[in-house]
Amino acid sequence: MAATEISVLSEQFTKIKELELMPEKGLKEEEKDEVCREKDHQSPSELEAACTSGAPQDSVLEEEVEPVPATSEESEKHILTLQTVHFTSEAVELQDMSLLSIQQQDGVQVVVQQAGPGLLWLEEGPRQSLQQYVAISIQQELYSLQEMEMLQFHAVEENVMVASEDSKLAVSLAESAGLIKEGQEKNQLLTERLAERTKEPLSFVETMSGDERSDEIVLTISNLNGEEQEDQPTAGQADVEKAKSTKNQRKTKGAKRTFHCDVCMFTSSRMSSFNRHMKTHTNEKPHLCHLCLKTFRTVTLLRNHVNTHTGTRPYKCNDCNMAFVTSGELVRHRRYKHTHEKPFKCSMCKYASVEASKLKRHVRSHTGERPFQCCQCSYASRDTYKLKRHMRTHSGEKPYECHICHTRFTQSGTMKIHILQKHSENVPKYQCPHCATIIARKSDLRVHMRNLHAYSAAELKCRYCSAVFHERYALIQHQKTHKNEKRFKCEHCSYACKQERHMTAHIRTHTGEKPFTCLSCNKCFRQKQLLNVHFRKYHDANFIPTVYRCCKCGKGFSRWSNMHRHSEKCGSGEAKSAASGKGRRTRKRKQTILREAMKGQKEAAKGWKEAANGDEAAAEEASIPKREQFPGEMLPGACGETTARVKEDVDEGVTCEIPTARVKEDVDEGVTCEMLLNMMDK
DNA sequence: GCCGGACTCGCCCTCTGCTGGCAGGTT
DNA sequence: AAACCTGCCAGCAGAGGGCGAGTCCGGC
Repeated sequence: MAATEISVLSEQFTKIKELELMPEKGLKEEEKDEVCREKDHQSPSELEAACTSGAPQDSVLEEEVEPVPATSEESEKHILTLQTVHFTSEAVELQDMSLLSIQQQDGVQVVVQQAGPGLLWLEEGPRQSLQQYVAISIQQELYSLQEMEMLQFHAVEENVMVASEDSKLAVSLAESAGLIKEGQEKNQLLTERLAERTKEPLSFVETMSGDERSDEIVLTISNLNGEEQEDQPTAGQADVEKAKSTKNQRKTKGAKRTFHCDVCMFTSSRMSSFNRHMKTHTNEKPHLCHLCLKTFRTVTLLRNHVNTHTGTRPYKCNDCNMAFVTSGELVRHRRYKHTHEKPFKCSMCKYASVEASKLKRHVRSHTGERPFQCCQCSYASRDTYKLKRHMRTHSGEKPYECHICHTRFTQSGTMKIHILQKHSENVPKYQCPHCATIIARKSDLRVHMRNLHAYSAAELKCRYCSAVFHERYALIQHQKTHKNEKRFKCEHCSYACKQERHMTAHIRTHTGEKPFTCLSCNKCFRQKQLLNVHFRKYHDANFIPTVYRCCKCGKGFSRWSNMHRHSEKCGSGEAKSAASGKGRRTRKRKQTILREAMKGQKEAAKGWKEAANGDEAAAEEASIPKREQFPGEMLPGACGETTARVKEDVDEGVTCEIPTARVKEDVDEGVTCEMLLNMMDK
């Protein structure tokens, strides 16, 4: 066998079963580990030599023996049960150790000692009790107990039957009892012999059963050479075929062995387990599901799989109606649903889970580990499903569709909320605990509370008074109390209004201020809009007023509202009289006035457009005070406000902002600003 | 060879919370 | 009309629960 393979196996040792029951508890685990470890001085070639000399080079084989009823013939036999031990790879100092204290059932202690570098031997210890199993750790590639064929340890005073688990290879090793009996004197002799052996580059195991040294069982452990370890292939790299060959080699050696996988750490005392394990290193899956053509290693796996096809669920929960294919699923289900047993506990918080994988996933929330990296962006997830969900943001996939409106969603939860709030009755609402607001979603309520009810360290000042608040909601509620106030009061008269711009214009009626001067005739006006109207009326040759004519009689009107009102009565005589009743002016004069009025309205409309485009100055200029302030004005005007402002003004009582005699007539006749706006739109 | 238990991976789900676009109302 | 406000809504991610299914191995 190649040295590299040996090195792989050098990591494998036997473990002492029920180690905690051993009497020498002072021997720490590390010390025990050191029992069979030693720097390996052997070379691969030397190993080869050792192998050819009869020592199996590939594995440690340990005997597992169980007590059986004593017979008279076997009355002096003891059973030693050996189990696999895995040692650390650190070098083991073997010079001064009483390595393993091994007790047998009924009290005979067998001490495994290292008598020199690379050497173990056994001696009988004082009678103890309780320990049923013993273990001997041997570095496997040098020698195996199985190679001794028969391995027994005599306990002089005990009568214990030995039997192997499978092949019942219990054989008397009465010859070996001498080793145990002869005590120090023998030990010393043995040590001397072993000292000689350890001069050899390769330590080996001798079992003297049946020869002149049959009174000794000397277990020689191999040296562990670091260089060899470096040459070790990893378990995953190991050659399965070599493992197989190892197995086959073992088969030829004896019926009772410990089988050690050359590919991984696996060891087993059972050939069947070993064989089964070795199949895990191959792709051999001979058991075919005829329903889906999937293959499995074992019949059991296949049967469980077929049950998933047939729906066979033999394991039924006693506390609910759930049933499962395997018992493990049932156990897990009961933990989740009924017992709430959570064996996997987080060391950093109180979290506990039913499954180890859940704890592993949870721990990532502490460590921040995000092992699942998105290949298209910087996002990384803590579990595979989140990454998969995230990938929809790149693919645009929306796998969830509302069955009612067929809207598609990226996440099922989003669709669920959609259906609940769009297509369901009795939709739950969330009432703000601090105000009367009711919000459809809890998360939005949280936003609401954060925006409106969160404490603000900065003072929130009322825009209308000196009040100060630290909560936005309280500020807003307070400011609403100012809403219907005519907060702007004239110092010179009883006039009051809601808007400062109105007051500014009003004040000029007291001061007589007329800051807007016509460049053509030096006439002054209180507002720029009035100036503009004047200019077009008297200085713009292109000004042509719009005339609205009655479709029945052809009579012209400067305003659509007047024409409309006339048209409804036209022909009945009522309209005619009404129209004639108002016509003191000559026909020519009326046409002139109408033309000017229409021009003024166009200008006003232009002023609105400017205001709409963000020219607040123009909009302000276009605003006209209440007609009562300009009783004698004969100039046409218009509402220089946005829709909202006009509405506001109307609400406020500014019923019309066109201070002309004709407009006055309109106002008297009930023509509102809105009607005027409609007319101007046309 | 079979069974049961432990372990693992994967999938799907729910609940939760934050974010930003949008629409309608207000200023 | 524009700016602003605010609820509505979909998108998206974090955390965790529950289950299906496969794998492996010890024990019988």
